[in-house]
Amino acid sequence: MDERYRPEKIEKKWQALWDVNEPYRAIEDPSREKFYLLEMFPYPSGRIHMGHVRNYSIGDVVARFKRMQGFNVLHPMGWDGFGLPAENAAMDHGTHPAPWTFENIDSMRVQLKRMGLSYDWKRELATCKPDYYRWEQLIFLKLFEKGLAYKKSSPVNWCPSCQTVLANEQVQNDCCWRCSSLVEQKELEQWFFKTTQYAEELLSEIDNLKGWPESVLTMQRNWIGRSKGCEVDFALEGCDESIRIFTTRPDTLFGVSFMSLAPEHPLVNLLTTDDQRSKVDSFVARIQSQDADSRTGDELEKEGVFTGSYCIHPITEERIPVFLANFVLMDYGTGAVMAVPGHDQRDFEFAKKYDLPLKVVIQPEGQSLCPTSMVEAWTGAGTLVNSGSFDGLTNEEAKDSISLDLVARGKGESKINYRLRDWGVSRQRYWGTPIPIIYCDGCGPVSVPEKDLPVILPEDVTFSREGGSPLARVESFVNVACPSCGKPARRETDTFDTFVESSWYFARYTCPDYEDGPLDPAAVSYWLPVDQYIGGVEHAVMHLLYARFFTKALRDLGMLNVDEPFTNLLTQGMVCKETSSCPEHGWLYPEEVVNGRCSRCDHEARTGRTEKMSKSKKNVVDPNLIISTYGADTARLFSLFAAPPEKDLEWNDQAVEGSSRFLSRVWRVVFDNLELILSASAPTSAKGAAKDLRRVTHRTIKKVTEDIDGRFHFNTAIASIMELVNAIYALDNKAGNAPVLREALESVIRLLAPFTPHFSEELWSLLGHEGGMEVAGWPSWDPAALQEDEKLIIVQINGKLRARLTVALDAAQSDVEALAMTDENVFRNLEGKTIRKIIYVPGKLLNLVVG
RNA sequence: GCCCGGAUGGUGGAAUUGGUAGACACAAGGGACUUAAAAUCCCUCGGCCUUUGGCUGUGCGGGUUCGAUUCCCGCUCCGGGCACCA
Repeated sequence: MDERYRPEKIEKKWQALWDVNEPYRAIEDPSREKFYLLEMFPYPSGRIHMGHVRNYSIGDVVARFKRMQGFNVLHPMGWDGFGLPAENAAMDHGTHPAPWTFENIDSMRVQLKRMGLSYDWKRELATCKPDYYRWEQLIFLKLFEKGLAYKKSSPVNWCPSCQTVLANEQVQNDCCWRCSSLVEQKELEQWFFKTTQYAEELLSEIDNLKGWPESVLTMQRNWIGRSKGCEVDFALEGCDESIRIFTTRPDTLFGVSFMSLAPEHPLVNLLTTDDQRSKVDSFVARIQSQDADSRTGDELEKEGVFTGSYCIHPITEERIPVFLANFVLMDYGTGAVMAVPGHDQRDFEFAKKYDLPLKVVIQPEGQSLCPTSMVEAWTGAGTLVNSGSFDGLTNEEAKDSISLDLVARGKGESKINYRLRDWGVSRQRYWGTPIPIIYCDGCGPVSVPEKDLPVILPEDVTFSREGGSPLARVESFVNVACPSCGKPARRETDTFDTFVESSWYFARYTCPDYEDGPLDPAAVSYWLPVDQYIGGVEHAVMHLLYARFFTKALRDLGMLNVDEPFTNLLTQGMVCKETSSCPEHGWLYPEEVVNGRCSRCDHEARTGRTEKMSKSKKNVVDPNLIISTYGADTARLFSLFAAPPEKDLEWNDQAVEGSSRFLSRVWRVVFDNLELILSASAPTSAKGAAKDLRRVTHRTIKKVTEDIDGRFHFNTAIASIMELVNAIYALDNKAGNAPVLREALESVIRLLAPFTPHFSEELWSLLGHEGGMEVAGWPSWDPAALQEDEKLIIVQINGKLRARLTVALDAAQSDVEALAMTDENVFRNLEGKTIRKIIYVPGKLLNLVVG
């Protein structure tokens, strides 16, 4: 045994053994209880970052812990291979996305292996390989057959100069990020998945996701946004048409003073009178040229235009002017809103701006609203007024009564609406899964026959800054015979949103080599659902909702037999660091800042906000540097010790040292006592200091077990192991207490195994054990050893700490009270006062209330 | 703007069910060992005061309670997500 802890030597040795022996291979075995542990897979950027180190260290602790507890653990890893950065690299450096991505995958795999993560590498998959995306294409065709995938027109951000579609992140202040031209909106025919078909189930199943953080469930509920309301028809004056609106507030029906329609509403043309036409046309044109971001963005100024037409109130038969308004969206409800300025803030602002009438129809209790003096809409509860026969009802009662009345008159119906929209999956990009559709002039959109799958992404493409879709320029790809009639036809040149790949990869991991379909029924039914999913909180809504949707859709296609993909979810916080920038060179990497100055031009570096570590802001710390300096075990230990997983972690270089020092400390105490330990027997009975150490050992086993299992508080688990090590150092007569010392040290090694696997394996084998940590198993605690000899009682007077008493285990309240009275400090604080009340928490606290 | 979080010493954090605020570390200061350095070990470490004790203190202002970092109401600032959702 080396006198000093040498991580580089130990880690290399064990990683080589794991490569050969494959101890983390997962094989289906119905006789054993399975545990499927999954971390969100990475985009292969080429280098791991601290967020990965944190995410995968957390996952590996749980995987190794569960394995030591005897579970059959599936712990896979793969690559979210498609995405925009590969195409940007192609344009910036002339490298092709495919080799760029695969080289990145190779170098990231090396980095992950250096961290000693216990993956079953035989199940590795990359979504950008045809053997993965061919099955995604098949799933798409099945969804298309079932009507769960369909096409419709939808706007995109368009850069007229680059001749290309821009992602939201590529639009900066309404301008293209590359050429700064003004971004336009362009309507394109795009593919959608019918997520709304599952809206009700996606919502109701949330109640069964007991293992998810409540905050994520709330965000999902709000995203789906079920609202109960009523659709109402307002007849148009002078023609047979009517406008159908959706409202969640039928109780305010008598307060309607105008109508607001989306500028895209199909009735706009019919409604516009000749004298208003020029105003309406210019308004519609202006609104439609706005990009989606600014139309839905911050503090949109409420604007509108009068169409010149009127409609008729369904009950009072009043004339109501019809406006177009920029804040009304065609996608939600019916694209038309009844405007009630007295009780809706947007309508209030609109009415003030255009000097439209305001009527109060709900009076809150204890207040009297006055239409002329109101400064904002009253959106709360109250009693109906000015509402004909409904006056006097509470507004909640009125919602039902007025709905029923409208239904009876044939002028409305109750309706559930969802905020959730269908998922647009078309992307005008090269580096993605080709959508397996062929367009034929005669037959329309035709599915690529299953036998012709996969539609392989051609590799002989050229990238240029001139833009346009590279795929559309590949004649050999685009031109194809129609599978239906055989005439010349054209392939779809859009590819899928990369969220599609990540919506089902967790299922493919159970059978990555299966060739008879997307999913092997036997493997899927053994492993799914994922027992524990771990990833960044930034995916709380979209990725997780899409994966839930896919699970339900695949179930209904008969490919899966679970309703939900992830039983338990842990959302880790982000790794943050302050940003630095130079007026000349922009964002600076930490190593480019020397003594507070830019290393290139000597300008003073500006320290910016603390933000999530990201390549674009350059506020990143390279984990490779930490691994090569201190070793993977230290890097892992530190990232887990620094903060509990769900919290954001602000990076601090200095603290890493302490984790490294701790491991050296453990190593040294084993080295110093090696002979003693090797010759020691199991502890039988212990007394005095030995008994105390034994109590600490078993208390630590209990604490670490409970902290890891379900609570995921690895920082406190590690802290308590540190306390045990401190107690071992403090044990005086080590030679005379060898059995207890041995038990304590072997517990430390086993408890550390999930955190620092190389370190623990090495020490465990040096202590003469064979078969490694999985054979050793997770230690259990002896309740008898936890037993204290005495207990500590806190004495308070009026809630303030006045004394600490150590009493016998069986001391009664009266004993504690009597002892407290003899305490000098208690006595002094009671002088001249009367005890009014005594509060006693058995075994913990005595509070004397005096006055 | 909407939704979801967060704020505790110089720093990261702990306090699991309303019951000792600051566990465990980092940094800093002091000491031991050493020719010296590294490594290691020991001590101090929220603030204030009249220091075997007292007051005060968990972003700010209120409240409930014998007792609040913890529960309730109202703010401020910071982080994340977003599709103005009628």
